[in-house]
Amino acid sequence: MKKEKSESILETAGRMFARYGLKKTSIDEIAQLARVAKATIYNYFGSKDRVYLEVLKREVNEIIDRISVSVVREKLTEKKLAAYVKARFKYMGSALNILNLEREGCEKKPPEAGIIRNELFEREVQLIRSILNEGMENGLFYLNDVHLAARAISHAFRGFDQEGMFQEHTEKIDNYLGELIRIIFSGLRAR
Amino acid sequence: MKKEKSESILETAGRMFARYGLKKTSIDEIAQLARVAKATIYNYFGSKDRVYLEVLKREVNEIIDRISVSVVREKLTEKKLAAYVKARFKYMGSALNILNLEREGCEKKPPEAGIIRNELFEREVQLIRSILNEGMENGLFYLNDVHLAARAISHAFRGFDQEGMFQEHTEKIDNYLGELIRIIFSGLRAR
DNA sequence: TTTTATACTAAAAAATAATTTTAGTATAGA
DNA sequence: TCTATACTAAAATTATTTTTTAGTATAAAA
Repeated sequence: MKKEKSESILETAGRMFARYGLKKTSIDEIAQLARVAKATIYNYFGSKDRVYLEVLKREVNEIIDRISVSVVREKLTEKKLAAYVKARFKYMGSALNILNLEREGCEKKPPEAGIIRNELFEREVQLIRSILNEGMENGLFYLNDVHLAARAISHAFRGFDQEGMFQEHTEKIDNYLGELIRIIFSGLRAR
Repeated sequence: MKKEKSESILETAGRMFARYGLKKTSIDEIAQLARVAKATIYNYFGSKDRVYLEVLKREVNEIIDRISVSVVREKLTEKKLAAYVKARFKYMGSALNILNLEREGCEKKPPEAGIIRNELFEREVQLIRSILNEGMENGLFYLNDVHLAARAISHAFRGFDQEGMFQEHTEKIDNYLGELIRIIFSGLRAR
């Protein structure tokens, strides 16, 4: 009961933020479309900003979860990193709120939004780090500083998030990402 | 004579665009500060947008030139890539117009601005490609597809351009970049 | 208790109108 | 070739009014 209400609120809020942006979506509209009284929204979340942040948080969690699933599905460590990259690009690209709003938006968002965005990055680092650690444990990888490497690699992958990227031909990007993975695995050095 | 005029115009225009943005800089002000008649600016450049694009173009050339110098200065191919990354971060970070305007700006810029930005990227790719080719020729590197690799690596470096990056402690970023270079050279794989 | 429907207010946004700046042109003279 | 000046139509800015909206309160219903 209780869960269904807040679920419904966040769901419709998410859809509307994605479509019309934060500012152009009113609490009254959300209440109407979610078939909930306005007061209920304030009972649950207290303010419009907190509704937005909750939506954002859930989206971040969903992205990370989906990427994690794609990674864990692979048995071989060497395939996990490739799976990570592929899933990352796929789910980041279709993430409605964070990207369509955060990227496009010259909108004023609550300051906590930046914190949540950073959380996403940190969790990406965490995921990569776990892959690298696994590789270290089974002797596949060798690294002096796993944490540093994880951060460096995370930053590198962000280079593919840029504006123009997501509408470019997916095939091309797959090529770039594939090549980057290959380089990250084997390096440039001739053996 | 002729050169000095247009030089002076572009120089002051560049400074003002960087400080106040494209929209908040007027041609009249530029003329005044450059000690040039307004009509002269229109004689040389024809429109405000073209003044801006010229400024942008020169800035792109300057960035690439400076990075190139830093790269060419190194004798060893293996040091060239590291020099590239270091110089790239240094000069991109302090690039007045493209970055301070392009990054910050929710300003409407003429569509050609995007083309020039792409040119910068293509020239970065070109530079990296020349380094990789050199490495291939002297047997240091091995790659199936140099061009693809150059593009992939270029994208990866862009991951460090992000908003928050340039005010973070330079030391940290140097660490990340250094680690990334190490990985790109040697790969993750244990030998 | 929890939710709803309604009514309300202060603040923000949107719309409108009045005013000022500014891009771009023309011209006459140095 | 460049300057100084004057000009205009369009855009930007400002000031003002109107509408919308976030957030609260309340009383009744579930």
